[in-house]
Amino acid sequence: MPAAKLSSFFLPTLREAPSDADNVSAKLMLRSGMIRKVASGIYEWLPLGLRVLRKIEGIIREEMNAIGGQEVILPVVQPRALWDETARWGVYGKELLRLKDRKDGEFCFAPTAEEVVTDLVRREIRSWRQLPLMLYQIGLKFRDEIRPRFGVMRSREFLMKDAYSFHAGEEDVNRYYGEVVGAYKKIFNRCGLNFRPVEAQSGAIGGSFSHEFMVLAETGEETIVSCADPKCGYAANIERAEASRPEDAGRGASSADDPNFKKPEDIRTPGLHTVEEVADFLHESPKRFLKTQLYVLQGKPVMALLRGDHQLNEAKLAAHLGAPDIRRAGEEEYVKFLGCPVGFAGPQGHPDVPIHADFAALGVLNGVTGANKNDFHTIHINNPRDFKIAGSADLRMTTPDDPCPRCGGKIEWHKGIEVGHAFKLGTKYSQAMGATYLDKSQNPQPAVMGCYGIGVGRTVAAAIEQNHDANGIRWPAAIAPFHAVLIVLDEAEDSRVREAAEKLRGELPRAGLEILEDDREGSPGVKFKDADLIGIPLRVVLSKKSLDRGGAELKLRSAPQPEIAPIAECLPRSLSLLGLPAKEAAAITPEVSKL
RNA sequence: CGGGGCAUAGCUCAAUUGGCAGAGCGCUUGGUUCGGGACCAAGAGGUUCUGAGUUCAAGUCUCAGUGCCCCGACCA
Repeated sequence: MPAAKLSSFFLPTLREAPSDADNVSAKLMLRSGMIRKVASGIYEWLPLGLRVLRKIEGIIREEMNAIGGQEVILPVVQPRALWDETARWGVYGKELLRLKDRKDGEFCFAPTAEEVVTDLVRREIRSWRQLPLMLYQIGLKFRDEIRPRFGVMRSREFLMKDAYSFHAGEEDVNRYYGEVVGAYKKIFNRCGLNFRPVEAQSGAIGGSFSHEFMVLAETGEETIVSCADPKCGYAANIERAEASRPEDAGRGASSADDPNFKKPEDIRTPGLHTVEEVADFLHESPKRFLKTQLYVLQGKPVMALLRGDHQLNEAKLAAHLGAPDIRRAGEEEYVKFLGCPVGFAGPQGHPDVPIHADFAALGVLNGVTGANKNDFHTIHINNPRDFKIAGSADLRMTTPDDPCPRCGGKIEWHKGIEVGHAFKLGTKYSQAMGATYLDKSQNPQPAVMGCYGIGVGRTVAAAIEQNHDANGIRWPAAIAPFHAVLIVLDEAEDSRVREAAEKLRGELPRAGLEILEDDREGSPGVKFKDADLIGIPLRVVLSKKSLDRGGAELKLRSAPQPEIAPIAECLPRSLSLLGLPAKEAAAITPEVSKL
């Protein structure tokens, strides 16, 4: 492929970002002419941005194919009937964009494709001999997000790779799940990203069969915790991270007449609702507090009990209760079930309200808690003398003080952007939709499924969040829209430059190096600024000055200083600077090269 | 869905008490420049989001609508 000419390349760069761009990657993608916004959460991908998308797609395809994935295209407009079979038409809510055809038939714009792919498989798969089967697609999805933001990172229409695997039996899906996780690691490594696979919240199902792939970036929306010891390797989304169980939690089993128990006493605490306010007022540590949070499950109250300095993890409570549909009680419900306003509730005196305690709450001796009446708190409350516990579990958010739940070592906190997700589905969909195969003894069995997503557009944005500086983007070579930008100066007035330029134009693209030549009229400064902005990893400058110094100037976007290479050496030197062996450079982006 | 804000040239933004629609950047043409967003000159470019109202007069005030952004609960 010959070098692309910037003078005719559709690359509308902006000196200033549109004012509605709300994070670094969105600003840079808009400024560098990769994307434009059409409506809230809906974007156009321009040629430069598309090239990056295609590179990531190419890497994904190779790695998906390598583990036996087969690419398909599934419909974006899907009939209601399929979504009714799994009840998701009703469950999905407003995020599912619904539409009608001319005959009033109901459809939705696909946010994901479990129903459609399961339908396909149930119609075509008969025998265990046809399994396992892994189908994937890379296509646009639509989720009618309440609040789209951060450019393509949280948009309504987005490009996603979604993959679905079908297996004869639990064991096989477990094995294959590991292969997918391995493939995902390769994908994000090849993209040049610093990432972590973490255990993810898998709701009431539990287990470790949901992983998220997080690109580490300070601007990330997700918080992840990971063990500082790489040998341990524990890493989890904060929503799921296990909290340690304090040693004194065993106290929960002490008898009702423990000699250490002091006599309860009510204290007036007018207008003090929060643990912090009351702790200040009483000069007590929040660790001595018992904090209650009331939830409603099918119309009945459930109380969560925490130590005063801890935060409840709602998902853990839901999983512990085996009830995904719990909700927080409102003000009126506090009064109705506990007889006091929020902020003054305590666990004592509610024999009809089941109390589920976090392990850490079990260790609170002579605790402070609400008195169940307005403007009063009670001190010296003890379990089991003053209240009874229906169950105890890890119910809280982990804190920076918590040790690693696996090895007890130090835990690190990071911000991350979720770019991939792997999930073991089991037979949820195959059972609901009757996707069965005949096993070796002629018994019909529901296929066991896994599903695996990668946000392709989001990966582009995440790569920028992780790789940029004050001047613009700094693409990792493997996903850069071009490998190098060529800038020729003084060509009109210097025949040596002209000669060398012709040579470079002919030679550089030969080994598969993708070159963008900035052949626009204008001062060098403008070209340098734009080259930095769009983040091409290597800049090749040819000028009178560079020739006088012995050749052309090669400068990595990430390097402070350029180097001079003789014209004949420019190609091999460029490849080595980019870390791309000649063969690989040619092979790395077959998709893009054909564009 | 609740709370707040914004809407003027391609982009970023001005416009005093209600009184002629503006600047910088970008764009076009000519000229001078040419290694980090150069300079001079002349231009093009506007339904001031839409609709109604108040007024001699509305970008500005009122009402309604639309779009967008921010803060919270939902999410690849």
